[in-house]
Amino acid sequence: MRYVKIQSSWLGHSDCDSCELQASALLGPLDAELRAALVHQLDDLRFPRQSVIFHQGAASDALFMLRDGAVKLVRYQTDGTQRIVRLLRPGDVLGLEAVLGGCYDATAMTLGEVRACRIPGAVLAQAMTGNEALTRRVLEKYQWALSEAEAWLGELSAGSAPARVRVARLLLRLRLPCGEEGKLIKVGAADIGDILGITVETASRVIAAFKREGALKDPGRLSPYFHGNLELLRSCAQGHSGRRS
Amino acid sequence: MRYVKIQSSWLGHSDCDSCELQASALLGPLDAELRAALVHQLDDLRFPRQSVIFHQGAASDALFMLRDGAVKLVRYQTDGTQRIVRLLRPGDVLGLEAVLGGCYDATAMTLGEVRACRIPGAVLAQAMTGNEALTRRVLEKYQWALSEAEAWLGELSAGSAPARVRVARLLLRLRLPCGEEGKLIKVGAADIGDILGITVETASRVIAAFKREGALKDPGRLSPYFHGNLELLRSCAQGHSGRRS
DNA sequence: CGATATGTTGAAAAAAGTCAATGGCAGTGG
DNA sequence: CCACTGCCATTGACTTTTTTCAACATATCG
Repeated sequence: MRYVKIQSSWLGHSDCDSCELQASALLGPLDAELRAALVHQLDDLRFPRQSVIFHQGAASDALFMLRDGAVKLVRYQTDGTQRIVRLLRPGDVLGLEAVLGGCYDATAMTLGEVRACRIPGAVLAQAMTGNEALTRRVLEKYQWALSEAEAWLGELSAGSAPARVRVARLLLRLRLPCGEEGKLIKVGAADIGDILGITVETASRVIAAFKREGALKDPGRLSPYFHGNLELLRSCAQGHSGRRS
Repeated sequence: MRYVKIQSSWLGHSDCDSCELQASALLGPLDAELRAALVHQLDDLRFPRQSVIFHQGAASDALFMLRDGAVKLVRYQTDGTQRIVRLLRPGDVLGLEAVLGGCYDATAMTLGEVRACRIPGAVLAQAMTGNEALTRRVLEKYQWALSEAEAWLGELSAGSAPARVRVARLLLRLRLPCGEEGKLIKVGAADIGDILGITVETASRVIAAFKREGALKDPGRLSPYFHGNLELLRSCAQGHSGRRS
């Protein structure tokens, strides 16, 4: 197993007031005064690509608010296999389990470069006591995570449809939450495989097919995005899956 | 589509003090006094087999504490296909989303006969304000649900292993949380298919094979349980899945 | 420049899906 | 009480999808 260093650069304390994500941010409901008091506890961090934000099994001492970039949650099974159980995009919260203070139940790894705000679990837990609005916000994040996980099960996991349509569905999910049309977070064939439960080869073949058909364009290795033809992708994603009632 | 009546029998208000599930129960942390005040809001209900407890998309006004029996959470997709996203056993909570008060995001359907305690979402939300212990308990239930969903993705969804080992894993998960060794909740081949994303035929073939090999015994159609040979099942569940790193 | 990832492609094998037909049991209604 | 019907589970034969194995291309990095 390859050892991956946890490395990040500190960019200063988070400045919630100027945060682009205000609206969806976890701390939105806090009044300005309280938020000001917390700011010194929050760190604005940058992680390089393919780096680990936290490890599965490690004590969950902090959660992260994703500001920019994409993160994969990888779960390593007892039999040594791994599976990507969720992808997070800007605005999502990682490591919610830190509120409860057990262990992280998956490893969080960056796909491209990532900027995230670190919030100590204890600080959030503290802020939640007596603050209904914040508590509610946390519950909503949990609900959202759960809903996402279940949607993955239904739409993305094998059996629901042939590989081709599942890849299309995945690509559509990789749209930036608030970016320009057709801009998709680029993930490698290996990751696509780990997400959909198919082999790299199958993933590669499907992606290659999409490129040939003009449904997907790769602006070059440098770019962290694909450019997809949503029309075409959507029609592939329909996936006349056949019999299943 | 077949119309399914929501029908249940009222068995009286819940008597938490005598509940076998006290320890794991949601309301455990409440002091006796407060609990006594709530009891009139809780109903102890019985649902016949194959009946719906709540529908996906319906307003989530109450959550349920499962006391006896098993429940499946079914998610109907836009393309008409369906998928079972989670199974619940005694002690689990269904419809947590009622705390937030949106819509149920899956349909809950009983497998066998079920006994459950109904808690209005508003009542729970009310009780949570100012009660940290209870709030924490709810968060824990969310965390548990999320963790389960992710475990399903990793272990049960196709691609992680051939159908045979996934069926074995599923059967092992169907053990009663606190029952006698080898007693497994019985689910039909069709449900196994919907859970694992395989066809009824494949599910049936695998189950038939297990029976032939003595890994599984069916005490008869009347019984809501299988009797499994955990040894054998576990060895099948290892599932030398091959290449995936 | 070699070394290590990562992406592609082909051909053969294995797994699962599809279609079709059969058997058994339970509940219904004569 | 018994035939009838509907619902599942089961099985076989055949097709499709996906995996596997192996080779090769390309790019990144020290």
